[in-house]
Order: sequence, then structure tokens, then C-alpha cells
Amino acid sequence: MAAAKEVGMLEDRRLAVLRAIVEDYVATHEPVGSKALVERHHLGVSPATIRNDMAALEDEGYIAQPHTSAGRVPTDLGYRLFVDRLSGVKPLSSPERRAISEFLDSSVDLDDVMVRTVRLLAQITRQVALVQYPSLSRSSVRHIELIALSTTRLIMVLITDSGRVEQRNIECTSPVNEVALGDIRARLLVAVSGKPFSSIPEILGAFSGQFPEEMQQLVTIIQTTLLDVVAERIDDRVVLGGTAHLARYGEAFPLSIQPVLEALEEQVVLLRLLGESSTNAAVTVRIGHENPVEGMEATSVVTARYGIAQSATASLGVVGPTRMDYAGNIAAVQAVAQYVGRILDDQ
Amino acid sequence: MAAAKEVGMLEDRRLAVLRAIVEDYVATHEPVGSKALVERHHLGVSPATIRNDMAALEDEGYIAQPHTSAGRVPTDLGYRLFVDRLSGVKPLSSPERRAISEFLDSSVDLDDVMVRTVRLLAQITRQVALVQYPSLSRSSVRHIELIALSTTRLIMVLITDSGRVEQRNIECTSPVNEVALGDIRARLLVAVSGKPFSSIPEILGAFSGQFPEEMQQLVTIIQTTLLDVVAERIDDRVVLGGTAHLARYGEAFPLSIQPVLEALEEQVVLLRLLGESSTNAAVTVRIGHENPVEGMEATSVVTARYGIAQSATASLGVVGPTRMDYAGNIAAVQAVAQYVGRILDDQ
DNA sequence: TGTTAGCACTCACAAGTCCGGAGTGCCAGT
DNA sequence: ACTGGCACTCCGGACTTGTGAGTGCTAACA
Repeated sequence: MAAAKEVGMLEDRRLAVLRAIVEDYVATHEPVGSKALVERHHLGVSPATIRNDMAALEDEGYIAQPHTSAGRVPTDLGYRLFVDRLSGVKPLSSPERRAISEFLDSSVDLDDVMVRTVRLLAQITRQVALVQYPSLSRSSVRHIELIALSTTRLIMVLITDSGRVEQRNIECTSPVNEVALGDIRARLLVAVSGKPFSSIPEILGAFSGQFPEEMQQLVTIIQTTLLDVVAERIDDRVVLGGTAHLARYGEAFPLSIQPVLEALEEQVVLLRLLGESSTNAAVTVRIGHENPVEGMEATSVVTARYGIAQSATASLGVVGPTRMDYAGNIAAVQAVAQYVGRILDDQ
Repeated sequence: MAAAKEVGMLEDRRLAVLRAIVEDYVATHEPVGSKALVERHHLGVSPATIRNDMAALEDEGYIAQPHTSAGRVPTDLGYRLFVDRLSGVKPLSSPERRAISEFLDSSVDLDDVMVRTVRLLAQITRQVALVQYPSLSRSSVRHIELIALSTTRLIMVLITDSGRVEQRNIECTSPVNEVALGDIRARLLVAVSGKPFSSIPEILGAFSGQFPEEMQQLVTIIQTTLLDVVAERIDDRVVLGGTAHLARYGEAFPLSIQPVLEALEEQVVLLRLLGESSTNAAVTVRIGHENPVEGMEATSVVTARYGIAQSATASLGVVGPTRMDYAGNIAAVQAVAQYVGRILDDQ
């Protein structure tokens, strides 16, 4: 009993040491040594004891030293443990919360919400921020419009219930009959409006049957275009902001920030950073090598999903050096995700 | 006569020296000295002579030395002279031209053209690229659509002849009558379609008169929204790409690339960088302090306007350190502007 | 058994020193 | 007007040295 308790105590202190190391390192950006540690955190023991604990932590892979006779630095594994067990989420201050809601409330359309959100997130975390547009694949059709621009050119405008507007140009080989187009438009509207994207392919399966032979060509091309839009997950755009914050961390990245900047220019990469976040947890943190992108081994990603009641869902988050303020960033990402979800529901 | 000619020769050589300095400095990124100069460029004179010329150039403010007993570096003024009088535009290689046209030809809508263009420009110049969306203010209305989403919410979709689609949500205080809305839509369409944006305010002046009292409220809000869209020059979006190239120039910027990255995040700044380019000249170059943005004293901007036959016009360009390859960048910007103009006309 | 104090050792980093070389300006000679 | 020569400047890299923070280990202590 006593032994077990003592082991528990010991474990506790080791974790406290790890926490202290992470906190100090995040604050100072310098390897932290045993002496400095006991000075700044009132652990009631001597440096020598801390050294033992540090040696143990190093054996277990939670910390490492850049070179012999230097202080210790947390490893990815160390950060992981810190995030999972040690870091409390520090709630935002009430002025911060107020700022968030005021800032987002005054936005007018979806684009605006996205832009504002990314700015906001970048500003409060002082990191690079990512916000994904609400995914089309889980939303449904609110309205569809076909407009003739000339005799051979149409434009299709699709409005989703998440407030997103998609447009497609359609080029026809033969002149379009206005009346026929109106007819198609009306029936299409009836057929798909209110329907979720996932059901569109099925609905369109039988759609062209109701039209006479001579309209088939036109119907087909419209149908194809619509299917295109619905299928196009790729189009899930991600907006990016706060890249300037990367420059502050010049030294944080082994080589330079170039590979990171390059990675951030690829929509596909951004989607991968955001996309694979776990489905249920409120906030996902991916640390250093855990994240699947080449050239971003020294960065961590904090993401959360934001839901628009049932209809659509997407992610947002921040990207920064592994030595980031996890507690603060997690709180910020979580809070912003909540607010954005709410705003989009209201609209 | 003989004297005049000799003065001319002298001037010529000085200019040649300046050109050589600029070229060498751009290539090596190191201050260039008299000896290196005569070795690499076969000017038929001795280093000492060159030194005299350099002293003169320095007096006139075209070059400077970072410290005593170092080589010379071009000043902003030096680059200016170089660009104005010395730098030939070096034409793109034919594979490059082919790549441009292939790359842009396969784009499907306006957004796509913009994104592809910015990527392309960033890639061939290896600089940060900017592309402005075709300005609304010089385009005209191709179609306008009003769609009821619910009894109190409308969406207005406006399509311009430059292929751009603008949307606005409209929130009504009282329920909307479907028939009334259809009526407004029809008349509005007749009134404004084909009209240039600049004439819209005038047209709308008399518009609401034709409707009965009970519809005024609805008409007014629609009118206001439309005027909003038309007036909103601010909305002139600029897409940005190739920021990773900035990192390559780490040392080029006195402090860090942070202020530059920050500036590039502001749409307003981007517009200023692009917007004030001269109207007639093919390509505008703004060097260092010449450009109006705080924190970008060490960067140059090369821009060109690209026209969509009469209807709309906008700018594109690249941003890089003052010590950039002006000849190459000017050529690239010019070529891309031409192609983009052509593509957008076709569409 | 866990904690502490002391000690010898390591090693990055800053400061100091030195030296070569590239570059300059000036002057006298052609 | 151009050139060769010369004295001078001064940056930058290489090398050296000293210091201090940090470590691991061992022996003593509760």
C-alpha cells in the first residue's frame, strides 16, 4: 500500500517535471535544465532529484537533449503525453469571447464568414489558421437555376442549404430552345430541391426518361454537370491565413519555413491536414511526425470539426511549430469552432 | 563634334557598367567589385577605369557600397535606370509559351482561370504572384436572378459578362409574395441586363416608381442590395500564390520576411500594389521605396493589366526582392497577361 | 528506497585575436 | 582619357580560449 502510493507519488512528480519542461520550453524556446526548473516551478526537491527524473523521462522517450551537456527538450512523444494528460484547456477570457462573437456576427455571407473566421483564428492564436468550407457532400440542394447566356451557353447556379453557391458554365453544341430549357429547369427544381447531395445520383438516374428524344442531348449535359458538382469533393476549399506568423518562428524550423509554406499552398495538403481529424473528439491534435505531410515534421496541427446542424460539416484549425501553446490553441480552436457552427446555423 | 562623341562613349560605358553591376549582383547576390567586373564582362578597359566610372555612378546615386572597401550594390535608382533603359525584355522560350497556353486553356471557369494563372506565374518567375479578378466596375450585367429561399429570405445572384458570379443574401422584415417577386425579377432583368455597371445607379433611380405602394419595401431592399454589389469595388479580389518563394530570399530582406508576409495578407495592400499601375504602358515596374506599402521597401513589383475586350480589366503581377531578374519577370508577366486576356475573351 | 550534496567532466557559445583577400582611392605616367 | 602601382581599409573566416550551464555518478543521508 505504502509502496504503491510512493510509486504513485513518484510518477506524479515525473509528470510534473515533464509538464514543467514543456511549459518552460514553450515559453523560452531554450533547452531547459534541472536547476532552472526547480527555480521557476516550486517542486519541493533538489536539482539532483530532478536530474534523476529527467534521466528516466529521457529513457522513456519523452524528452531529449540536443547535445550532451545541454538542457532537455520535449520530444513529439513528450508533447503528446502533455496534451493527453497534463494540459488543461485554458478557457478564453471573456473579452476574447465577446470579440469572437462580435466579429463573426457582423458577417454577411458564407465567404465572409470563412474569411473572418480564418483571420480571427490566426489573430488570437498567433498561428497559421485553416478553415474549410462546409463540405458539399453532406449538404442538400436549396435551389437550382439554369440561365441561358447565349444560344449555346448556359450557366448553372446551385445553392446549398449551407449557403454556398456553386456555378458551372455549360457549353452546348447545338442551339438551346428557351422553352425546353425552362421546362427542364422546372422539373429539375422539383426533382432535386431539398434533397441531400448523396441522393442526387440516384434521382438523376431516372430523370432524363421524362423528356422527348430531341431534348435528350441538352438534358444529358445538364445532368452530367450537376453530377459533377455533387461528386466534386475536391472542391472543398480551404482558406488560409496568418502565414506571417510562421516567420516569427524562423529558427523553430530546422531548415527554413520554405517547405512549410510550400505545403500550405497545396489545397490537397490543407485538406489532408484538416480532413483526417477524428470524428467524435472535440479537438484533434496532431504532433510533429504524427501528421501525414512531408516537410511538416516540425509542426503540430490543432483541429476541430464545426457542425452546421446535420446538413454540413467541416474542419478548422491552426498550424504551428511543435513547441506551441497547446492549451491556448486548443481552447481557441474549440471556441471558434463552436461560434462558427452557431453563426452558420443562424443564417 | 569629337568631344560630343567622346562624352557619348563615356556615358555609354558608364551605363554598360551599371548594367553589368545589376546583372552580376542579381546573379550572385554579392556586392560586385571592379576586378570581377572586367573579368566577367569583356569591357575593354582596366579595373582602374571602371573604378572611376563606379565613383561617378555612386555620386549620381545609382550604386552604393554597403561599407567601405566592399563592392558596389545597385540602389533603387540604379535598378530604375536599368529597367528603363538597359534591360531588354528577354522573350520566353517556346516551351514556356506552350506550357502557358496549355495550362490556361484547360481551365473551366473564372475561379479556375485565376487560380491557374497565379500558380503559373509564380512557377515561371519563381516569385510571389498576384492576380486580380476582373473588376466589376467596368463590366456589365449579363443576368440577374432573385430566388426565394424562405418566406423572408432571398438570394440575389448576379452574373457579369466577365463570367463572374456575385451572390447576396437578402433578409426581409415581412413575408415576400412570390408573384410580386417574380414581377420584380422580370422587370429588373429587362431594366439592367446588358447594361454596364456604371449605368446601374442611374437606371435604378426611376425603377421603383413603376411598382405599387405595397411592394415598395421589397423593391427598395433589392435595389439597395444591387447598388451595393455594383458599388463594391472593394470586393475586387486578388489571389495570391507562391509565397514559399519568399523564404528563399530569407537574407534578402533586412529584418525578416514577416512584414512582407503580413502585407501580402491584406487584400487592400494587394490592391494597392496592383491597382495603381499606369494605364497605358504594357508593364509597370515599381522598385523598392517607389511602392506605396509600408514594410515593402526591399521589394519590387512588376505588374501588367490584362484586358477582357472592353468589358473588364484588371491587373496581375509578381512581387519579389528588388534584386530580381527584371528582364525575365517583365517578360513573364507580359506574356501571362496576354494569354489570360485571350482566354477570358474566348470564354 | 528515494533524496541530496558534491565533484569531475563535457561541450556549446561568446569573445578575442589574427590574417588574407578583395576592394577602394589616389597619383603619376603614358 | 586611360592604366599601373601603391597604400589603406575592413569584412569574414579560422582559430583559440574561457566560461558557464548542464550532466552523470557516487557516496552519504533520512
